[in-house]
Amino acid sequence: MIEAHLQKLRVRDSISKDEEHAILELVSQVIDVPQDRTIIRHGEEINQSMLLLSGWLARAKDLPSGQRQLAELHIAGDFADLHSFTLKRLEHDVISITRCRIALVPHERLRGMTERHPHLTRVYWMMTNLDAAIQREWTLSLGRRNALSRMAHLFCELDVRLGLIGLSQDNSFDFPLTQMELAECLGLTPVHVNRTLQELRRRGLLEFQNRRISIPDIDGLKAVAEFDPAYLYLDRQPR
Amino acid sequence: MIEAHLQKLRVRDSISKDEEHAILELVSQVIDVPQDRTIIRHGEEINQSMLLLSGWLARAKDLPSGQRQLAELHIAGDFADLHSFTLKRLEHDVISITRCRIALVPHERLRGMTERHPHLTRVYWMMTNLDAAIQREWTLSLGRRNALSRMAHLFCELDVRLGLIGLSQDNSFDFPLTQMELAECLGLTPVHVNRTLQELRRRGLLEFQNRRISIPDIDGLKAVAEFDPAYLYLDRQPR
DNA sequence: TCCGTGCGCTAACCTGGATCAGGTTCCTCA
DNA sequence: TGAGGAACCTGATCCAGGTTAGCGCACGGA
Repeated sequence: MIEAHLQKLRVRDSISKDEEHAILELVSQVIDVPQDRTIIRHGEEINQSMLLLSGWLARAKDLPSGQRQLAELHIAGDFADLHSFTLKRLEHDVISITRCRIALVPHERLRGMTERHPHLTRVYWMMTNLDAAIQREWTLSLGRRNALSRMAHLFCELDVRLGLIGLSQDNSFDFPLTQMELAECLGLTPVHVNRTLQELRRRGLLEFQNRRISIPDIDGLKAVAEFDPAYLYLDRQPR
Repeated sequence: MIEAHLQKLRVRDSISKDEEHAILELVSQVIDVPQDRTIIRHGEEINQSMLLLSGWLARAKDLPSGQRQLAELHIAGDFADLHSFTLKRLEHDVISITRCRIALVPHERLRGMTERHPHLTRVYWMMTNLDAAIQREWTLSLGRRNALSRMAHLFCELDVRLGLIGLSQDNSFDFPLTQMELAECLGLTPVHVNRTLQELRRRGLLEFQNRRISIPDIDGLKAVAEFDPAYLYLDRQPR
C-alpha cells in the first residue's frame, strides 16, 4: 500500500533498502476516513502527519464570507501535511474528497528521522518544497491564466502526477471532484466551470463523464495550458 | 547585518549561542546586487542559497505570453531560495526589486548542517514551510478576494513581516515596488492597481507617497482584508 | 410510489477589472 | 533649456467570468 509513496520518492532520488525500512517504521497505524470530512481543522495542535495510501484529500482555506479555496489536491503516495511536523499546527483545513486510507506518522518518529537519517530528512524536506512548487504554479494560474488554460493546466498536472503512481493510463484517470470542488480549486464559480468544461470538450481536448477524465489530445491540452512539467521536479538526483 | 535573520528565527523558536555560531559559519561571502536584475534564472543548476541582508527580492514566474506573476516578496532576514538546497534548481526566477546585500550560503554547508544540527535543520525546514504558508495565503487572495481586499491584505502582511525586523514603525514602512510590480503581485493590471490604491486612500486606510506606505487606520485595513496573521506562525515553539 | 437532495446543465443578465488611448509629473542628461 | 523616459494617473469602452434562477436526472430512503 505504501508503494505509491516509495515510487513518488524514487522519481526524485534513490532510496536505499535501509531507508525504505526506516520509512515503514515511521507509520504507527493505518486508518480509514469517510468521504467529505474535515480531517484536520486549522489551528489545532498536531502531533502526527498523514500519508495518503488511497483516495483524494485537499487542503482548504476558508474566508469568513464562506468562500473557499482549495490550495492543493493530494493523491495516493502524498504526505498531506508533512509540513505540520515543523509548523505544529496548520492555517488551513485538510478535507477528504473521497473515502481515504491513511497511514499515520507520529511527529516523534519524524523527529527521530531528523536525528538519525540526514539524507531521508533532505528527501522529505524536498517533498514539502515540491508541494510549495505546485502551489506556486497554482498561484501563477490564478493570477495570470484565464479559466480555460487554468483548467487545462490542472488536468495536465494531475495526468502527470497520477501517471507516476500508475493511476493514469492512456491519459485517462478517475477524477472524483464535483464541479463545485473543481471551482474551488480554480477560483471560479461552478457555473463557469461547467461552461469551461464544455469548451474543452467542444475543442476535443477532454472528456469527463462518470467521474472519469479522458484526454484524447494531450498535446492540444498542454498547448492550451502552456504546460511545462519542470515545476514537478521529475528528475532523480541526490538530494 | 545578519541580525534580522536571527530575529526572524527567534520569533518562531529559540536559537542557542552554539547554533547562532553555526549559522554564521554557513555564510561563505557577502555580495551586493544592483536593482532590477535577474539573480537566479529558472532551470539553472544552483549550489548555494541566498540570505537577504538588506533590500527587496521577489520570486517571479513568467508565462510565454510575457505575463508575469510575482509569487513572493523577500525582505531583510529572509532566505530567498532556501528551497533550492533540496530542489537543486528552481522553476521560478529570483529578481532584485532594489539594490540588495546578500549573504551566500553554499549548499555543501547546509548539507553539513543536516548531518550535525538536526534542530537547526528543523528550524530551516520550518522556514521553507512558512514561505509555503505565505504562498498559500496569496493563492487564497488570488482565487477568492477582490482587488481591494487583496491589496489591503498584502499591506497588512508586509506591515507585520517588516515590523518583526524593525523595518515598520507606527505602521509605516518603505515600499520600493512600482505600481506595475505591485500589479504583478496581485494579479491585476497597473491601471487597476492605481485605482485600487486610490480607493484605499479615499477610505483613509492607506497613504502611499515617495515609495513609502503609511497605514493611518490599521484596524480598518485589517477589516477590509479580513486579515488573520495565523498563517505567519508568530509563536515561539520548539520545532 | 413519492419525496428530497445533490449534481450537472442552461439561459439572461450584470459587473469588476481589463484594455486602449491618452495625459501629467518629475527626473536625468545633453 | 529642452528632449526623452519612467512612473503615475485618467476616462471610455469592452468582456470574461459572476450572479441568479431554474430545469432535469439519478439515487436513496420512507
